Amino acid sequence: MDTTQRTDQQRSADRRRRELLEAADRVVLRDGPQASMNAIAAEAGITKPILYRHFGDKGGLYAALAMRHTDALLDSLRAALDAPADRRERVEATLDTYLTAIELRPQVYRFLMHPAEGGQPGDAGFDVGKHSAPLLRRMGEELAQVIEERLDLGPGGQQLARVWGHGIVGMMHAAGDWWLGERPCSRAELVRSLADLLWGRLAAAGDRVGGPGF
Amino acid sequence: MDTTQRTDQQRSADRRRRELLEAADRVVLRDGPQASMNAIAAEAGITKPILYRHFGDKGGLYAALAMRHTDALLDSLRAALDAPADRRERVEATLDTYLTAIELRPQVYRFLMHPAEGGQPGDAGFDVGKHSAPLLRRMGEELAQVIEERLDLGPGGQQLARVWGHGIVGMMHAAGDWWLGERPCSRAELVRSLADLLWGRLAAAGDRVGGPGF
DNA sequence: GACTGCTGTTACCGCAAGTAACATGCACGT
DNA sequence: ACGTGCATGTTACTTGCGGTAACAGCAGTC
Repeated sequence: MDTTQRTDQQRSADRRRRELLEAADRVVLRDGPQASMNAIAAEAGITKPILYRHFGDKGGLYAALAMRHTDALLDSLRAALDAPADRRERVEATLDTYLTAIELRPQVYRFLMHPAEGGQPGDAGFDVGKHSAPLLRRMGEELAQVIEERLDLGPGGQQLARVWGHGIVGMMHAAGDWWLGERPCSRAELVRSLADLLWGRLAAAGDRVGGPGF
Repeated sequence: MDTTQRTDQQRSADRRRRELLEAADRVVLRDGPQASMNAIAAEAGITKPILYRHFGDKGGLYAALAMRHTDALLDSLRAALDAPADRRERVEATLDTYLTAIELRPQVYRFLMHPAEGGQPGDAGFDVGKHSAPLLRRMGEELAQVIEERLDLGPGGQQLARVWGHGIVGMMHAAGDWWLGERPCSRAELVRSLADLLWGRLAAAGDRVGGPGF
């Protein structure tokens, strides 16, 4: 039958695809985001054109690779966000989950944050207007949804939730990025500080001796 | 004299350098961050090696270019941050200044956020560990300093200020990036929403009907 | 006039993305 | 058994970019 044949081919193709992705994973883990198609092909024991047949172009491969890691990370984050605890604890657990992930695999993290650069041959642009990594966008949207369905924010709450979702994710990302580079404090301290920020301690803090003007 | 000669040469070199930077600026404004050295040289009416003599490599040119814009933007932000108004108003003015800047010149903004990719010739890496754009780092440090010298945060205040500086900058950046792509609301609304977030409205908001667990 | 130091050029290297064009193995329908 | 499709794999190529010799004018200086 056509269907069974198709299924067989499809299954084999999917298996191959997964093998290639795992090889690419290994290379990215080793070389970071500037891993070349040649290197990935070599790691997989094959040559370039096969990669291109499977993924179209470098952006396609990167997107597929990013999807895997993004899905995995989002699963962890959802778990932390859904834990049966009070709001502050859940926020802290979520921050900690994210920071732990980027701490464990900085190369993968670095890769995920780079969209795909720009195609440098004839093809110009590459989605002008999409600046940040898809991972950040997805995390932002996800968090926005959680905020909106769990909190009562009154009229305009949906938009507020989206702004906050992306804003909080950006805060987490930037702080984590800086922390990963300088390691100025422990992860727990960082988590506490960020949660404090979200809890309004900035607005509540007293002015210094000289008064508010200066 | 040696000094006068040197001065003349240096002045002419500086003038050239500025001209080249302005040409590069025009190209980046047009082509975004994937502007090629060839294109920049052509725009300046010269050829590649001259660029390399002036700036070393592409990273050098990009760094010089980024420095100009970063300095300009930071000046605007400092002005907003130093305005004689209460804290909330200053925060909102600063957010608005940043958002206005990225709204006016999205190409330049996009360029500033891309570190320098990775050197692809023999040279590997390119500062492994520095992920995000220098602009973000500088804004974060600057804000941290302002926070620390203006607010009384008790013991550990310096570290707290740095975390907050980078966190707030990241929040601003990510939200701005998302907003620039989707335009879901006016700039004023975005500013208000972000300030609300910093003022602890997330922590203060009431749970939805089903209770805190779900 | 030779020397130095700058600006500018053409022509090249190396490398990575992406693409033909050709070769092979495996299942089918007849 | 035999060609027909089709996916898999290869080598060898093109294009375009970053970066670098090597050489050509053209100031000023001794």
